[in-house]
Amino acid sequence: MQNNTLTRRQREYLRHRNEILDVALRLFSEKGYHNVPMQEIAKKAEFAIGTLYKFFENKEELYKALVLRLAETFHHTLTSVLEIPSDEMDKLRRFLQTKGDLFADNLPMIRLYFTETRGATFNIKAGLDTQLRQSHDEVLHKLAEVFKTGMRRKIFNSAADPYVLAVGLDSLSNGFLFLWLEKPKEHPYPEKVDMIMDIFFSQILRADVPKAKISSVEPKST
Amino acid sequence: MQNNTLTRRQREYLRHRNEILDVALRLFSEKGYHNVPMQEIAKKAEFAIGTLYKFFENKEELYKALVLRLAETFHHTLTSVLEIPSDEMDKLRRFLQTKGDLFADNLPMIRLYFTETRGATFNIKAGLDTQLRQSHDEVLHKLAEVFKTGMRRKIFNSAADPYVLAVGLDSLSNGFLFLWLEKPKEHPYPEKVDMIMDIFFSQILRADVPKAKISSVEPKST
Amino acid sequence: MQNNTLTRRQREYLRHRNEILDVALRLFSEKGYHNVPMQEIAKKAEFAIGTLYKFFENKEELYKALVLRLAETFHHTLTSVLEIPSDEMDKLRRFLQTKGDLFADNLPMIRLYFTETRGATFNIKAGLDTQLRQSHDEVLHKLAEVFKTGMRRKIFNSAADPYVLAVGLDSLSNGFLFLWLEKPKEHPYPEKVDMIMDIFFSQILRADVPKAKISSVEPKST
Amino acid sequence: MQNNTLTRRQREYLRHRNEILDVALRLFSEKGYHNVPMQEIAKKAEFAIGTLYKFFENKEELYKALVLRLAETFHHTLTSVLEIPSDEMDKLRRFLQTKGDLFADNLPMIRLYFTETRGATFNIKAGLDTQLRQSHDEVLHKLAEVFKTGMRRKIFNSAADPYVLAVGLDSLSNGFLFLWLEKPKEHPYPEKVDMIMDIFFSQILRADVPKAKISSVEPKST
DNA sequence: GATGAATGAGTTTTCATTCAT
DNA sequence: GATGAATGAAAACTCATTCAT
Repeated sequence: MQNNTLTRRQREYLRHRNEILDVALRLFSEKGYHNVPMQEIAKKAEFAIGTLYKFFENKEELYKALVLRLAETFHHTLTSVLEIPSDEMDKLRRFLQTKGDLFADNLPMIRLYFTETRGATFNIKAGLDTQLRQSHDEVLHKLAEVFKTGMRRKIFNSAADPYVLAVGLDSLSNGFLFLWLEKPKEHPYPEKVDMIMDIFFSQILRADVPKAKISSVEPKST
Repeated sequence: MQNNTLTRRQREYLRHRNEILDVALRLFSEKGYHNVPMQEIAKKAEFAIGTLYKFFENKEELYKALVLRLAETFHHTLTSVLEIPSDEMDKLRRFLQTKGDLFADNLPMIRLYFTETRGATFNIKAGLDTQLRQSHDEVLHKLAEVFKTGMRRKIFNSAADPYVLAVGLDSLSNGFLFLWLEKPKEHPYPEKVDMIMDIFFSQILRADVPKAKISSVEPKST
Repeated sequence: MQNNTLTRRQREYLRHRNEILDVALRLFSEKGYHNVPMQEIAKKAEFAIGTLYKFFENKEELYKALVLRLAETFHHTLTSVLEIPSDEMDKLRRFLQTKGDLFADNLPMIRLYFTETRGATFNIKAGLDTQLRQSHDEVLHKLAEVFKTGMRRKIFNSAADPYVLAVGLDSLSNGFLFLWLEKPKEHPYPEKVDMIMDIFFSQILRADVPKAKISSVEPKST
Repeated sequence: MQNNTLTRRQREYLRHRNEILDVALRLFSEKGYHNVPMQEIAKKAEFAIGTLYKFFENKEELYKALVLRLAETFHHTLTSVLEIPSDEMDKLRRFLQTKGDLFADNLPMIRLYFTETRGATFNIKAGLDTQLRQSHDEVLHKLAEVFKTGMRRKIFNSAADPYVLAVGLDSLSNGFLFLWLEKPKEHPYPEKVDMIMDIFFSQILRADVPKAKISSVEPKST
């Protein structure tokens, strides 16, 4: 065959496969996995039901393929952003902005991503959740890398675990993304990016903030 | 009978109802709503299937009752904590700690709570999500109240919207709670409470931190 | 005890039994046997479900008791009317009128009566249909008797089988009763009694009987 | 494919649909709608339960399809008979005979027809009863038309409302059809057709029409 | 006698999956 | 390869009946 190129057959195959995945994504994210019959996916994708089973062994495989494709998009986009060479602060800000863009562009996708990353509604067999978590974790590590470099470059205070900082920044942005979701007019995320940076950085940036008040801990009431 | 107390009948009724809810909670959080047949709940709760339908009109009502009971616990506990009179900083810290306790005590419950608050897997009809969101929002407002008082008392910098700060703190803690969930040994949440306070407060607390670097924004790439 | 009288207990018992039957009649005739749960009868009759089973061994027995009570009412009322001593023509006219009154007074009852006399929807076990048919047949024979007497008295032409004539008159009236049911304003049954007599009698009456007799209508007893 | 004909697929579809309807008719008329589980229809029709639901959305739709098919047969056959050009008296007699034939040919169908037209046992939703009534009413109007023409042609006395006469004749025949149903040996309906005509016509026919015409019977077309 | 909570067999309906065309 | 009619296991839900109080 053509070396390293796909035959027409193969290209068609992939196109069809992606068409099915697109329809499935939309439906799953709108109604949830269990509320979408294969019949509906087939009809909406304009394939016969039997054809779907040519592409995916069963409903769960279709689902897995879908979620993995999503994870890859997320992973790829966010990772790329962090690899664009620039100032650490810029990287982080751009990371936050890119998450916002991903949200805006892929709302259905997002719901699914979070549901399956966090939730327990659908017990994904065979470690799909593990794969997702891992993909997410890789992004976090990439983010931690930025903090680490920043510390080495003395931009950031090196007291804290970079990975923990990554988790903090990521979850802070999640909070405002969901706020955006719920109250889009009142709390547009793009405007919150600065806020997040504000909240996050004064402490981490080197400065002479009196720490006494902040960290005094009384015994926990369990 | 007992004045202003429940009759034995009523007490039995409530006990049975709660037994069913407990079993359902366990099963739903383990396997997800759609993967738990009513028959299984019935069997595990040691009631006949028909009896379940005496207590809850249908499966969805059972589910709603369950989630609402959970939401109430959350709402009540977190609200109470914020009402204990004390220093604003203490209130916030205690809030974070209490969330941790709730997580630890009600893990199955949590998964369900987050799945249904955030996710889209199971489209809850008739505004259950609205109720949940509202309940969550009330806690956030209560939290915002603390920030507001702190601002009035000049402890906190009053530049920011208190509600937004509440969202920020809450989501930051969520991030570390989930981290705890995933890597309990490496990242125990209780120890992260200080970290959260650290990250969160240097900026908000009045101080003479140079802000220039933080907030410089380049044009957003939409 | 009071001889030949019922004790209070017994009177109460019968009163309750009839209350249940009344409620059941209404519900069955409105919705049909299979669409009325025992629970509903119990609630509407203001008895506990268990109490119903004290009165009737099971749902079918309740149903049978009901239908038999109806049949008796029908049978008794129509038979009585035919026994009031008078002219044959008067008897027949009064029979037709009485059927109309029974219809007007007991519409739900009627539907049930006809359904179970004619229909096949609910396979009544143990010959309830036979009993009903028989009861109906007895009325028809009583009616036939009138024709027979009239023939003997030379008022009616004796060519035809009196029983067949009874069937004819009865079914003719049924037709107009149903017409009344469907179009009460346009086709009130009471006004159709003469019509029925008209249609029915010119042939059967001996040619020399004055037609005046046929159509003379006495004031209707509403 | 075959021009203006059905494809094999379509023909198979209709054949299967009719097979299901036939089985359902038999079972419903034998035991009544509520006493026939879908499973039984499926098994007797030699289809899987799911297949039934491909043809009919639910049990009630299956039932409706069935009753409507019956009503159409009735409507079509009786209407056709009344359109065969001939003497009014012949038309009416042939109408009565045809009803007898329909009864004889479709006894199970009949029971169902009458049960659901008249009874209240099964509360047919969404105007099936209205459709049935209307279909029946159309036949009655067609029959009334015959009376009207006969009046114009001075064969019938024009004193009465033709529609009312139609109702009368129809219900009279119903009475004898049911008599036949109950006592087939003693009271065969075909022999009653003359009786019905006898009863019905002496009054309606103008006095000067030779009575001979009334009872002359041509050979029945079975 | 009266009660009504509890029962569970039986019903309708859905939907993932197969396979002959 | 593609099709979609057919399958039937499994789920939600109903309701006649029982029985401990």
